[in-house]
Amino acid sequence: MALDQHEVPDIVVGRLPVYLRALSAMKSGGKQYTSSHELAEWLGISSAQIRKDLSHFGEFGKQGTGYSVIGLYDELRQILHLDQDWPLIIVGAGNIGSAVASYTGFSHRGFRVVGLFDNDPTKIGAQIGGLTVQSNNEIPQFVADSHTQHAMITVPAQYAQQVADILVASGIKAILNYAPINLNVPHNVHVEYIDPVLHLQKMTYYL
Amino acid sequence: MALDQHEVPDIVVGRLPVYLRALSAMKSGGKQYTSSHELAEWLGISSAQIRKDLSHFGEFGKQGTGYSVIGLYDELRQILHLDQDWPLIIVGAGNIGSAVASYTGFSHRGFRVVGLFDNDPTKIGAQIGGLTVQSNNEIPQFVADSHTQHAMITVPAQYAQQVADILVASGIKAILNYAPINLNVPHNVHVEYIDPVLHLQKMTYYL
DNA sequence: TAGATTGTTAATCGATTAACAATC
DNA sequence: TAGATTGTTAATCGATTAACAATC
Repeated sequence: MALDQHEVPDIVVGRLPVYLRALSAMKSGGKQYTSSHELAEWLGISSAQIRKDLSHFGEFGKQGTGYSVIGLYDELRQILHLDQDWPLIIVGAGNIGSAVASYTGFSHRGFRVVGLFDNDPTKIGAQIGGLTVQSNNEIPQFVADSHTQHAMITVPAQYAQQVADILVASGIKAILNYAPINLNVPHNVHVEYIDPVLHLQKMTYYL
Repeated sequence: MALDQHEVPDIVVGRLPVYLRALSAMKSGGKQYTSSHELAEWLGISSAQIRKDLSHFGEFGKQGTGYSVIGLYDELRQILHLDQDWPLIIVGAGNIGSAVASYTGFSHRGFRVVGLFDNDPTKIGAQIGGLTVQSNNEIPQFVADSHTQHAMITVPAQYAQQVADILVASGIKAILNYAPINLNVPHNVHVEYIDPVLHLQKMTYYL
């Protein structure tokens, strides 16, 4: 088990979900054992890095044999607290928000979309991905009742900060922001960003 | 101008689009000048890092005054080769692909979606975001004719690699992959990944 | 046993930061 | 001028890698 969880570098924590994803694929493929070398080649990183990363959390392998795919998969799920389904709300029922709400890929990876919100009166009440769009005014009560800690922001950039403020005030602790803008939140709230254009722009440098 | 472009660390290149995004917001706000300190606070990084990053490409500021917002914005656009619009195709006309095809946020950031492809016969011919869905069979010819170098993959994971192979064979040089799987491509093709679940899983570690 | 692979240490590598002369 | 901020150097910090004893 974790000896010093709070001292694990953030960059290491960020790689665990990548390892988990690879192990999940191996599991689906019926593979029983793997090694740091095989994982490394699969992911395009070094085997030493994988072993070092895992060593922050315990000893999961066997010399000569490597790792049990299912064993390591389960360990990582526990370390990341993914051995349960976390409720997740989406604020913004536009193109992206609607698409994500309809996305079926969350279910087996630890999350379940339980609420979809928008301030546009023409959208409120609509059925999207099995959910009824609710007004942003309902967010605080809904978050409290459902004990939701995860939210995604998929509103236009100019509204993203005010939505973030509402989410923080409601008790949300983890925000995934699709709006192309940096958010200000208290230190105890985690924010991650997704902006496809940043990735495209970065690659364009090399063309 | 750039003295040693090919030696700029990749991590530095990756931050330039973030700076560009912040400068764009400042520009929209009518701001004329900024400083490394102001940008740093805006982005939550150190001012030294910003100055160091920019120093790889030239001298863009003035002592005592800082940077012209428009001036630095234009410089970064040139460095990233974004002083033109790049055509971009999307393969996969499902929820995510359709949403991104309809997204209007590319236009002023250097990209223009010119083609949307899918292998599902029930989708081919449909109108989405002003585009007509075409068969994947059309990709090679379309890419050649339109001189497109950028592509996004928004198909299910099990088809992502074969789509990537088609794209590479067609001459695509930059791929943004939304499928939750690592792609194998030649070294001269750039790949970036977007997987919202990875971000959610990482944050869950801290909850 | 012989071969393979782990977990860990120490060395290397690279990125970030602090500090400051130059100068607008 | 006095105050502010740059670009750059050197120091610090932290992450990655190489190597190997331990051992399955």
